[in-house]
Amino acid sequence: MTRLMTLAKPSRTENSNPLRGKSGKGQQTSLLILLAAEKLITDQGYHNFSLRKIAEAANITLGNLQYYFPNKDNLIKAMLDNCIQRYLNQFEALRHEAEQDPETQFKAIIKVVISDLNKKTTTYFFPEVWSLANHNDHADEFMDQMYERYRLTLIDVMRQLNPALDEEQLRRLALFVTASMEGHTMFIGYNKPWKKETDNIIEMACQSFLWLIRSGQIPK
Amino acid sequence: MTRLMTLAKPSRTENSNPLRGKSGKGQQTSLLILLAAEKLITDQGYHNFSLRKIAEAANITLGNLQYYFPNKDNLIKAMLDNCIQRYLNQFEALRHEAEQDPETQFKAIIKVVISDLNKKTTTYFFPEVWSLANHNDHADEFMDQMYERYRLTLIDVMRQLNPALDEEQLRRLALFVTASMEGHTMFIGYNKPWKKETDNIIEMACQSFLWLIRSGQIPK
Amino acid sequence: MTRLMTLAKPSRTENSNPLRGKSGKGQQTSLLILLAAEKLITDQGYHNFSLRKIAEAANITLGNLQYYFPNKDNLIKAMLDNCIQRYLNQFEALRHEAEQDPETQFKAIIKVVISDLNKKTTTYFFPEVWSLANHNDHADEFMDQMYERYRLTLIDVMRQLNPALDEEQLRRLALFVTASMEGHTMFIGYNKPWKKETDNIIEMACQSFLWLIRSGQIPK
Amino acid sequence: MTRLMTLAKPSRTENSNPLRGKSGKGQQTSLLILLAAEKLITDQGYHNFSLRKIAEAANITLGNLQYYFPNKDNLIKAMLDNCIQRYLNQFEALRHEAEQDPETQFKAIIKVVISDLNKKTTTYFFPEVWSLANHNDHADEFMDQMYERYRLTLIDVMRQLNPALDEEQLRRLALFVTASMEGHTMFIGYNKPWKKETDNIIEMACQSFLWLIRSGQIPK
DNA sequence: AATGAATGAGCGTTCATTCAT
DNA sequence: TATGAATGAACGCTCATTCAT
Repeated sequence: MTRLMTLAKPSRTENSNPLRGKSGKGQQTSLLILLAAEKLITDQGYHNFSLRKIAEAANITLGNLQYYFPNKDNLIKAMLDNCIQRYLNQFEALRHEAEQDPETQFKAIIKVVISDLNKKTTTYFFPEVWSLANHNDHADEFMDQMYERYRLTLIDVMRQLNPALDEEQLRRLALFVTASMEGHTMFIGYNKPWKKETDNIIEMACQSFLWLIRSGQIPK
Repeated sequence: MTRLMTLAKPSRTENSNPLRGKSGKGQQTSLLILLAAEKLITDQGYHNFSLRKIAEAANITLGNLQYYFPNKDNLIKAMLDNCIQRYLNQFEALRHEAEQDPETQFKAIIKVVISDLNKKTTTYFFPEVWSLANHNDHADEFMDQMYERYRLTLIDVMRQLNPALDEEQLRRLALFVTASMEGHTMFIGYNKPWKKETDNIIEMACQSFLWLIRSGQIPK
Repeated sequence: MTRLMTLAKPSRTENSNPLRGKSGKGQQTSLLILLAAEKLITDQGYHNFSLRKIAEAANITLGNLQYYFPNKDNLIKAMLDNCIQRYLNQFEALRHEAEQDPETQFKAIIKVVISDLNKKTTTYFFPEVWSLANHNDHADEFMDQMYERYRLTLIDVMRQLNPALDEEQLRRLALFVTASMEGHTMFIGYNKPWKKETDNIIEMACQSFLWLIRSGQIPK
Repeated sequence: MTRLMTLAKPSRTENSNPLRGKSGKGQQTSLLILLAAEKLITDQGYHNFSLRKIAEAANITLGNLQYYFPNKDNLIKAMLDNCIQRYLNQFEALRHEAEQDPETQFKAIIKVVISDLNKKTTTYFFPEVWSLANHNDHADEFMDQMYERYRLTLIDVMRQLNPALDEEQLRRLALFVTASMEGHTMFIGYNKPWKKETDNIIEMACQSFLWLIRSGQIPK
């Protein structure tokens, strides 16, 4: 299991489209499969993630599904590659958002990210990826790339909040902040017992993170 | 999926021992199976969690395993019930630890909990439970009970750190603190890319949590 | 593909019974499967040799068949091991047959062996094994062991026919004689166009082999 | 399964070129496929003989392969038809070779034929055909035609070696000689355990066959 | 308390074949 | 000529479960 600590490599993820699906029809079927796969893993968990169920959900035959993705590993990778793009785009959007003062922007990001945990897709999909990443290289790489980009987005804003912090401190802070937020998934997520606490969590997160950033007491 | 927001019910977990195995030999075999099951789910993930593999790991026949646990669901519940005790005991120990000043005690707890994430068992077992909890009632209940007791331990200490906080604020704080720490599992855990940051994470956690507790600015 | 040029190792083939089938019932089912497998490969060829077809022929379920033979390779090996015994026994019988003069005994062996080619089992089963031996280690080993014993039987008689031959010459002769006879399988075998020539082939074989043995002009 | 005991019918094999591929490009692709098919059956055995693998080996798409050979049976027949020509040509060459005395010529043929068994193509391809011939009419016909021509070549020389033999005796002798030699394939062939005995086998074959021919004691 | 036997469903995968373009 | 899309059957294999002993 090789880990990529470097920046996300868009060129890598872009050409990971399935081998088949050169024609318009094929592209469409290909995408249909990937969406069905994502929905299935979200709805029923990875231990119910079978090619037959995906094919059924996509309303195609198993044989045809395997024409597009010659094996399961292949399909998983394609699904993750397809999935990651949406998150990368989202982070990109957060980064280049309307020029506001950094505190407002930071709070907005925290709010967006934590609120996102309430959505079923997020609540259900990510724990599957976290556990899968412990046993599957593609999932591991997916996490590395996605969270790296996520942290970069935060670093940009935090650098403005406290210009005294060096790059290593910023990285460390970003790791702490993003990881902390991920932890709430299982507690305030969709259908979770503390969902109604979401706004309070956002407030506590904003306050404590902002204090930590400004305090400057980040280990060197 | 029914949720238990109440306290852990020890009476519930105590009589969840397998139906068979009242005698000494039976108890022993029963426990052997549960430990093999836990090791398997940790090592290979829930999607590889099969009765055959457990039986093989426990060095007994499939038939015998199914004499103790007549079906898979049954075994999962028993495994989680067995597993939870160790965590509850750990929290109990943290709670009644040598009387120290509350800040020292709080920091000690944070350190113990976050350091624990480095262990393979924790890094690999918990993500499996988190994803499983989205699709299996027993796992869901397991999480409810374990994290409830976990939070109670923290509440005790935090009440001393800032007596001005009311019970609801303390609950809210405990939720925030514990959930935040869980989020680091996937990043500083065993074999994870940021493992070497563990000590820094502990320091940032202690500082920001202590500030938040003492600031008293917890949503009411 | 490792080759065994040494003597057949009976101890090796004897304990190759399937792992399952300890009870009487199990032994019976186990043997039923092996016989069905042998019949199938004979009737339909190795390219039709599927576990489903064997199970059907043995009148058991596929699942049960795979309880006895956990994978296909395993079953093939067991089938060949089971099969080889009959041939080894046959050679043993030829060897210890009623004390006759060596020429009569030699001719009898040639007659038995070549006549055997007419049987459907022989005509159809052996070409499958020959081709399989090029791609499967068990089949390769099966051939090595069987033909080695076959040659030893002949060597015993030929040594009496011409005591002047040394051991290497005898081995060489045995190889030549046995291999030559195998070659007739595809021509005078069951349903083959030259089947009616069998007796003539036997006569030519006897004459030319006997001449060769007695001429003593075997390369050293 | 109808058997052809008559002579090879060149007219039959010549027009068995694939239906498609009259033009230059088509002929070329067609041949490419047939050679890939032959290589595959040699390298991996008939049980691995699939249209997909052939297409991949020939570096064309499955669809295109099936444009040339609309089904598998069709392709097998074409492959065998294509293949037989090379053997027929070889026998023709042996027949019309530089005028020598018949014994020298006979020995040369034996040597060529037996030496040929050492080649991987021969060692691996023929056992596949022999087994296939038991289950497939095209392969059966292929064998009939090829060996018939093979025997005719030998008959020509043997007639000179012993003019006293009648046609039926010659046929019988040719059958015995050719079949005997085929039998060595599995023992002195490519990668086979007795390969180093090839020259000795050739010598024994020459001696015993020549004696048999000259003895004139061939059944009538 | 433990084993062995058997079932039936589902899995990922390969395959020959058909068809539209 | 050649490619891409799709189907349906079969393959080897793993599995949870049942049951007799």
